[in-house]
Amino acid sequence: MAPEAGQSDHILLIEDDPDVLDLVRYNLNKAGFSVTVARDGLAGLKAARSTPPDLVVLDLMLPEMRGEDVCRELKNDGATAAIPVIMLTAKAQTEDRIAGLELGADDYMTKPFSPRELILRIEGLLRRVRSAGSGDKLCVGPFELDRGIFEIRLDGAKLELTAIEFKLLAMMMEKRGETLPREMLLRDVWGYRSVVDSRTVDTHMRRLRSKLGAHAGSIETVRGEGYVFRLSQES
Amino acid sequence: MAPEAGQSDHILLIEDDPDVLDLVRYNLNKAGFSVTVARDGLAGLKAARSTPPDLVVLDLMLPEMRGEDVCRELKNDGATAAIPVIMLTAKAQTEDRIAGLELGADDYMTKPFSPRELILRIEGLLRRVRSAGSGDKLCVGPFELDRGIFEIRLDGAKLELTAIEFKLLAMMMEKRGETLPREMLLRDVWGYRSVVDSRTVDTHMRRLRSKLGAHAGSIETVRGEGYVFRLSQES
DNA sequence: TCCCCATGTGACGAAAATGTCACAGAATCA
DNA sequence: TGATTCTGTGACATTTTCGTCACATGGGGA
Repeated sequence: MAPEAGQSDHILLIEDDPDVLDLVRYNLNKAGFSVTVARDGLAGLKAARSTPPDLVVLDLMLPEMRGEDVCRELKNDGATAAIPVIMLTAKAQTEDRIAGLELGADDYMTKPFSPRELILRIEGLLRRVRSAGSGDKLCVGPFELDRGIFEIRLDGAKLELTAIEFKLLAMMMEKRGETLPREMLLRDVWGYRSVVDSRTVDTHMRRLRSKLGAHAGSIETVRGEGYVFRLSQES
Repeated sequence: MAPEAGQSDHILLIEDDPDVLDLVRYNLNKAGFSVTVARDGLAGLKAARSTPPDLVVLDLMLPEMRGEDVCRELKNDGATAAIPVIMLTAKAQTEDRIAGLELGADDYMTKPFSPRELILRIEGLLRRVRSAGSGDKLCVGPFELDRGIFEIRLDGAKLELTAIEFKLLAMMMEKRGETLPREMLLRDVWGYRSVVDSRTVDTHMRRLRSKLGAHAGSIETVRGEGYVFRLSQES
């Protein structure tokens, strides 16, 4: 919809059905992408390795090599592991979806799909990957804070946090190693001159810890002082 | 509590009461701040101009020159306007508080106050100002997006936004000038593969617009396409 | 002009987030 | 050990947020 100003993004399309291929290629080109095509899994893998694209659109059902295997190969090869993959699948079944994502695909579309939607997903995925790639990120062990998209990931999985929990954890990550008194957290997280009880912080810490699972120990209590964020040994 | 690693922050304390002065100076020093003292308003103003501090702690009742006037002078002088000011006031009345903030004070404390609380406020204010000063900010006309503290200000006033509204506005500010289709907003704001209706976006845009007041026009509707963020003329 | 479709608006129920208790458990100190 | 203080935990009421309707409004094309 809005072509990039600089170099156009390069998409590798791995698809055997000529009709789908033409439709998708046409629309991708129209949207300002540069497109390379492969008609079977092996060729696709080869193309991805020789000229790494910015993103791969991969059909699940392919001759020569199954889409799943192509995806797995891509993700296992260091040179191509970072390339986002969108799977195309004819089966609208949930199992396929889950399997696709477990294989490392970053998104999937179920045929039939609208080209418009595919474009949107490609743009969103590229944006997402680039946000994660740019310097706007704070990594502390298995914790990744990405302010650009308001997300904190733990071991690669997005944490589902409420607004307060997000702010709390973000602040603790920034001030890791420092003991943060409850008053300070109230001030900076709850905002200017809040009226809430100091113990409320404890409750939110509990909720936060429960969402951190095995890493709950990274939020330590300093009796009489406050809380510290510090990587725990248990991983 | 946790002294800065680098250069210690410089606080200018303008206070005439010797008892309060000693108490505050002692605690500030203990907290790792370097402190300069002035005993009346004129001297304070002079000190601030000759050696601009990182922050000013200012008593409201002073000989020679009223605290209000000192504050106003500081804020009107380009050289000192950016320095955060914390007011100390003996009167626990709301009117004083509001007046203090309207004069440009960034925070205030009512006597008697705990030194600990003052330290926390100073640290919070310094942090806040620095977050705003660092490059982590996106300014579009009267709109300021500060990801560091999850805040969007409009004409200097903080907007009270929900999580979704914040993400929506942040994204629109980043993509200002581009028409954003509802599907894209759903994808990127609501997250991965949301199940909500497309019209829901409209409702949130309405709520957002109502919070923008006179600047509601900055969110334009593009019939059949989506929404654009673009500065409106009405200011 | 009238009709059709997209968007604005007010309202409402459902769901989620939030703040506070009361009590249990743990750590610290006498 | 015992007492005291601080923190963890489960539960609860309340508030806020969220998504969706039904209807009003308004622009654009036939």
